[in-house]
Amino acid sequence: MPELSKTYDPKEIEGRIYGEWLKNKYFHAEVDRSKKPFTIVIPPPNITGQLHMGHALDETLQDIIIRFKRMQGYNALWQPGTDHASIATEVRIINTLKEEGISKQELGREGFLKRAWAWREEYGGRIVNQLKKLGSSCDWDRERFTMDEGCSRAVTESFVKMHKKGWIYKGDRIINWCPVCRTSISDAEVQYEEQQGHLWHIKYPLVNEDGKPSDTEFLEFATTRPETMLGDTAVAVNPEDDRYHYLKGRSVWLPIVEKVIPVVEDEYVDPEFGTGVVKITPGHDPNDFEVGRRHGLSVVNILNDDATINENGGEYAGMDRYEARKAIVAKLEEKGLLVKIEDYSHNVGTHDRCSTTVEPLVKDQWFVKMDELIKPAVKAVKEGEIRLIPKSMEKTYFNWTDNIKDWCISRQLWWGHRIPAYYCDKCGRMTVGYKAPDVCEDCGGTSFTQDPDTLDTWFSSALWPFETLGWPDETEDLKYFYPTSVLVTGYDIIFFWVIRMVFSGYEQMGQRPFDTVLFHGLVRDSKGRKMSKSLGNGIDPLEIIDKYGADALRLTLVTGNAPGNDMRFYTERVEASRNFANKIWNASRFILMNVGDGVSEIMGKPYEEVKDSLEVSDKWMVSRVNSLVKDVTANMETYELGVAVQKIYDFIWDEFCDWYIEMVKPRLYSEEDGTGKEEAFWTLTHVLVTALKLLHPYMPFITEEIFSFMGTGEPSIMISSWPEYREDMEFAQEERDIDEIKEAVRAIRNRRSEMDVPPSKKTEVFVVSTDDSVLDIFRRCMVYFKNLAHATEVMLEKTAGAVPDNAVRVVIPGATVYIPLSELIDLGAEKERLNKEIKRLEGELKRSDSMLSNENFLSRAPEKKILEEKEKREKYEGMLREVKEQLSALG
RNA sequence: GGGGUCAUAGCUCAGCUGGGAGAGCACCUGCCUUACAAGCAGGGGGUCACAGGUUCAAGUCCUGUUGGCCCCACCA
Repeated sequence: MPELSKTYDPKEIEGRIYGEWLKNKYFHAEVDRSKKPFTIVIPPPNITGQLHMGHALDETLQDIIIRFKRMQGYNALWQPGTDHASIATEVRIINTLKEEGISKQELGREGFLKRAWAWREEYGGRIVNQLKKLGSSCDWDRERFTMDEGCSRAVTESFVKMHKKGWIYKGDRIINWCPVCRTSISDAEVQYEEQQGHLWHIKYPLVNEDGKPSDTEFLEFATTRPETMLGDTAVAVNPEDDRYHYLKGRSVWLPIVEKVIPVVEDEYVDPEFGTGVVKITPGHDPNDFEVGRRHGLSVVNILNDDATINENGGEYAGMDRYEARKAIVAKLEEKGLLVKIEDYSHNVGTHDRCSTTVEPLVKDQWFVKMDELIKPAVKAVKEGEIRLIPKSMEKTYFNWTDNIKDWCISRQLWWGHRIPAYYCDKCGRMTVGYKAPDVCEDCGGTSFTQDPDTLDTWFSSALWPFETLGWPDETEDLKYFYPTSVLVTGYDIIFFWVIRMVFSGYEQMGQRPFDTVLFHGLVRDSKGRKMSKSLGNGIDPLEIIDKYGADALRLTLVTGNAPGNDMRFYTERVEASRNFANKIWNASRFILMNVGDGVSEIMGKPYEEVKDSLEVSDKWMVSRVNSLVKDVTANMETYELGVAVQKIYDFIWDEFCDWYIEMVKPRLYSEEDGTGKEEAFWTLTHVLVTALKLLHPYMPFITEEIFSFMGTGEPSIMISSWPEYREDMEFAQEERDIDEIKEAVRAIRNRRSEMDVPPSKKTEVFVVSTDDSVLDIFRRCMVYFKNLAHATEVMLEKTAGAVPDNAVRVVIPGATVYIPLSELIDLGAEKERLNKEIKRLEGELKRSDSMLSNENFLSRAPEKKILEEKEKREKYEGMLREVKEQLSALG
């Protein structure tokens, strides 16, 4: 046995142990039909990413689950990989290019992609190495990348299949356009920000019968984007609005552009808002686009891709959108058409990657038709085929599915999967397929150009659970490991990712991608703010690991938090976790020091051989750890990971260290025979190993390190078997007995403390009870009771006859304990205390009686509850009698 | 505008299907007891946001109110 240091030092240990695990291929999973699979696919971190607390939480949860299942005997696969993160990466690369003074366009597509792949080579592995520091037991032999050859094939397959079905289509739609990234973005990528702007009140003249603008009749309305008037093709009012019936069939004059546009009636207009008149710009507003469709209005696009005004803007062409806004407002004012300008705070859509204000505009884009596709995804959650934890997430889920819109999947980016559509260079005919056709079916042309657009990064992520297992090939892995078991992710990407995986799984595989989704919240700083670079309040998980160890970090991240709730992170909590690691370390050190070299011999003894010779406290301890196994397993099965670890923590610290180890000490130190030293050793090692196993998923490093000294004969705790609950390890009677002892000890400590008696001042202790069985408990537990009670001698008596008159009395269920500390008694305080105690007990009795006399309770409550209550009542009654006696004895 | 969620000790939060109000940190007191002072023992501190309701019994279920946070929509 090695000499263990006094405090636990994770630094050297963690790296060494992780290396051992890797070397022994413990993380690797192969198809094995004799075992049940349990699969988790990692939410692939972006290749641009640096490990942050969100990752740390996500990975920790997954690692806990996969280690638990592995120990339970499942063929556990944790499939890792990284995401190309098309727009996030592209933005980063563009920024580095900018520093070099080159633009993306100058570099050209090919050159740009070269840079991107170089980027991926350089940084793609970085986050993976950081995940390893956490202890993640991913099967690294299977690491995948969303743009590797297989995943790219999967993307094409999925696209072609859905296109064939008519579920992917190309069309002119109004989309969100980012003028800086020069790409369309999906609705989900738009962030709305409250901005201080203006509301310009403008009026357009009505058109007279002669086709000229009226000088007297105007229609007034307001807009936040006056420059869009260049693309106006109508003005709309509500058909129910009595004020405007006279407008039926009339037109207005669009100033500046100098043309006639119609007045249309549409439900979309809210008569209550403003003047009840709206200008309609189908080219640059989603609602107006719909209005335009309903009324057959033409669409005028006034913007270039960089948000400057295009040729449709006449004299404003070439101006930036905001310059044009100013110029147009000035012009309107000059013409007397500007009524007023109001300050106005409203939500403006911005791009979540670059914070540029997006412009809605009409573009030819690719879409996925959602109405049919979403149906199995709704059904799956409704019917419980896929379970969301916490359940409240279902509402969020359905809130999205019920309002589903078609998904714009094309991006005008270069880094990503290119859309598998090819255009004939001669006639323009489009063909969607795995590769360009040889000959154009229409014109016989033989040269083709591929669509320049790439796909939304989530299009490939949506296939992640099966593409990583080999799809579209029907691999053995896929057949065996799919559907996966649980997906662990933050609630913030439920729309982006989770739902899209669900419908993609049903669509491509005909099966759900996972049966459970475990959502977690955000990790916030100590003040509850989101950790962010700009705030500079981020805490680097790697620094925490360096200082406190990965185990401490992991424990911190999973305790005191319910699924789906955000958590606050502060270092005091990590310190508490670190202290716990140290506690285990020292408890183990104590055990190993005492057991010495015989550890493997003791560990090798089967329970059956020692069972009958176990002493009361041994049996109590065995029984307690046995029920811990039961509870923890149940909690972990239902993904109540925080609850489970709390129980382990309490058990180890409180019951095992503070009680059992203290009880066992006099036996270990005794020179005499017959103190059951061997049994104590057996129990200590049995309980420690069991607790270490339960704790291993949470704190893999320290548990592995200690386990290696325990002489179990098993090569590693991570592939050892999960403890099982055993009926023959349950000792209800001994649990009650030790509770009695603990009760007495606590009562004595309490009284001594109240009277400021130092632990070094020992006295005799009398335990008086008319109940022989109670006295017998104390007799059997004498060795440690004496110790814990700070007693020189313990007398067991049937009556208080032998007890010195003025001894301090403490009443516990079934007995009275007397401590002769006569010189310290304060009669007044003692009376007061007893009176308080009587009040408390009477209250308890009253409550108990009302319950036990209640017919509904007796008929409806479970048998066990009623029995418990009856026992409680009896206990209180006895105690009350005792206390009253004492009080009267004091006079 | 629609939806969600939270409100429990000084702070941060657990409390599963209704029956004992809890943990960590902080605070106070006493202990360097030969595993651990990153520790041990003891203690103070809560009308479980507010108002109703269901129930023998409510932190827990229902309704409403107030306050905070989040998501979705984006009305010009």
